[in-house]
Amino acid sequence: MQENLVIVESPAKAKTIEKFLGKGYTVTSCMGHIRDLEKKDFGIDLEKNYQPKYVVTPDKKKIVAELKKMAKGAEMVWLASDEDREGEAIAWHLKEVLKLDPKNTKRIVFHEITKEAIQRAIENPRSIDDNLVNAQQARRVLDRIVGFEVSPVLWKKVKPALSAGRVQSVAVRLIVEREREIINFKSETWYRVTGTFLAKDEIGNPAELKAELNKRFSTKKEAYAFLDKCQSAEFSVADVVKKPAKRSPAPPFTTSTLQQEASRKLNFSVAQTMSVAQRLYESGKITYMRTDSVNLSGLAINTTKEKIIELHGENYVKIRKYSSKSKGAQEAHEAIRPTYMSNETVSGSAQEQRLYELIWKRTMASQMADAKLEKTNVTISVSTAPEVFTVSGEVIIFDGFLKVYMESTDDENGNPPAGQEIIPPIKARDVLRMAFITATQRFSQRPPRYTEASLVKKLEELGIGRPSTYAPTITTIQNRNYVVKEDRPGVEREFDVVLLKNQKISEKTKTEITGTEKSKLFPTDIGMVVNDFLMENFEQIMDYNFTASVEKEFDDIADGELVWNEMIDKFYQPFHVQVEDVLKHSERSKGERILGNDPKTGKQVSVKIGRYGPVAQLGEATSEDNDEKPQFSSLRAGQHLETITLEEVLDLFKLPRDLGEYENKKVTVSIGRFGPYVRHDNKFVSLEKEDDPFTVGLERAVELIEAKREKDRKAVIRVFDEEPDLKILNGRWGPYISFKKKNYKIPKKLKAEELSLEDCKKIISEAPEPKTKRARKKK
DNA sequence: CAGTGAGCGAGCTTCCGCTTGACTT
Repeated sequence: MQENLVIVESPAKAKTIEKFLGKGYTVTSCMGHIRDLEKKDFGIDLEKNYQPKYVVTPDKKKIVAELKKMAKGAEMVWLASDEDREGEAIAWHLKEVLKLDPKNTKRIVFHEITKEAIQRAIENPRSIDDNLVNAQQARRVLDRIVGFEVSPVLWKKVKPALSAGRVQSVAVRLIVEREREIINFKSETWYRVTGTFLAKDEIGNPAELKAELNKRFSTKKEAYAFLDKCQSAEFSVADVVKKPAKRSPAPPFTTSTLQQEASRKLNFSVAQTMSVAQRLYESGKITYMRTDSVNLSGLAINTTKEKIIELHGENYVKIRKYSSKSKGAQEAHEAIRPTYMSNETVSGSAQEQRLYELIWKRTMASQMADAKLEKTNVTISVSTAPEVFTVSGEVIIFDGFLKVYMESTDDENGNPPAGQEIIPPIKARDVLRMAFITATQRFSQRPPRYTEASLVKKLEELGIGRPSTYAPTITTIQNRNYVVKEDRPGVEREFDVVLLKNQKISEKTKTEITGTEKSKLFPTDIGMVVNDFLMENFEQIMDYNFTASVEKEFDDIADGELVWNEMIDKFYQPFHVQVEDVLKHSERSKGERILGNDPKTGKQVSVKIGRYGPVAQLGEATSEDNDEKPQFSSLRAGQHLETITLEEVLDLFKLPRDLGEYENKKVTVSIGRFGPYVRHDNKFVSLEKEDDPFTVGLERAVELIEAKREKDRKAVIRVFDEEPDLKILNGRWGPYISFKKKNYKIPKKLKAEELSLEDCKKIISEAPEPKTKRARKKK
């Protein structure tokens, strides 16, 4: 029987703390929240002042039972969950569920996991902060209200099984709005002029100096005129200005910055980063990975300092204290850092090693000296024109933190950082020989699409979501099919280059690939329709500042200045009226766009979201005119409601095409839910990638039909005359039994060819329940 | 998986934040 029971949130933390506390203390973990609002129904009693109806979460039942047993046998229970709003609520739920006696219960918090900090915490217990707990209840209840009142509106007005929420709906809005900016973007073009001049380096060898004109020309004509003036010009150095500059390291990692850097430097998805970090955390290699704090413990700073001195010397050290400035930061933990700075590398998978190395370097750099630079700006004048050429160079005088780590930026357009030219030694009034001058056509860049990580960055800036939810949120909006992560190929673009060389002006047209996207987030049609519906009807919760303003109220509740259910009531009353009103009055939202009329028949051409996804429609379903139903056709992959043109839709209605007859039965080709297919004798055969349904001929179709038949023949391992519904087939994952439209796995130890009918029936009757939809969705 | 799109109705879906294993394919 233990004297003291300490309950923390995570088992890895429990293990460490137990070592520090030693005899007389048992440390265990509750794995986060143990109770939540009832999932069925609303979970909030609207008649009783929004009283929450809490139930123990199903997957926590076992843990709660164990905790109960342990608490009973303990003289004192120490609730040591995190210090923030959620942590305080966890402590309160533990107290309630475990029916802890206040006499034998203490609430403690610590800011870092060291022996001293924990002992200090034990010596300074407090009671549970009810105000903070109420702030959490308000947060929880508000999120339930928004999610469970708005989602059903979407089921009725848009499509079943959709969802809306304070966080996810705003995340989708960001992506939809960015996409619209891109669709509406009009690229401007101009001419950028660069001159290449000849100089000499330190030892007298020829060196080039490339400088850019301080003026862009908006037309080719102007560019020509300038190059013409340059033909007879003298180029001289007007000015050389040197000034010192410095660069400082980035702060240690938080969840959000770790996700961004792992995405930029290691190409990890945010979910991948979190699962690799989790493994590093569980094996004791890094501190906790869900944090919004940039703070390092005193111990960590000291060991980092020692390591910097050991590897680079005293002059590379600069101790820095970082503080968080992100909205809503709750600072229950430290920044993400190695547990032991002395370990430069760790064992584990390649991914674990790479992520660890990144964290180690970032932590090191955060305590290192600034890099000192010398910037040189050179101005070159043109005797025949008022414009000047400029170039700036940068020389590192002292590398400082750059020795170990440089943060990457989200330069979506792949532009090289400015000012990296090496400047040869030149001085004012030097006359330079011009080698050549080019005027290159350039285009303004459309706004970049979000990556998973840049979306997290944006959400964090807006104070929306928490470290523990960034990755799940991104997964949710993809699971709901509001957003897809995709690669898209770029397009070729032509641009003109005008060249002045050897007193001659010539012109060339070059091509480049532009707009290539890799692992970017695109809104789907349904994502756009849902977003527009929510923007139209629930402006308040879609507001980028909604979270920030309710957070302020949660803070007031935590400070005891606001009563939580009064705050909720003030929100709920008008909100619920709004919900009822939308249910009653708003139209079903199908994202319909009318594109024009079919020139042949004059029928209206439109697109909308149908029961099975985006669909094009030819003709109208009017009640008076019943003789003709409209024609429908699903949109093809890559086509979108927002951008599809009349011509593209008309192409869709060229299908199905009649190819002729084979074995006296019609052969047609069309595009279905699973892509282009050939239909013959009520059987369907998918077209191959290289086949175009608009041009494919009968001969090729027959070839595909025959190939499919051959494949089907091979797929049958055994049939039974007495039970024609039962077949043993060969599928993608090996042999299986097919019976009345259901498939059954054959146990590995049995040979498929030798199974009797009885064996098969036995397998069928013993087959486990087919998986529910929920279990499958989880993947 | 299933190659649809009319209409009805039963039964279901859904939130955010704390945590870690079970799950296979």
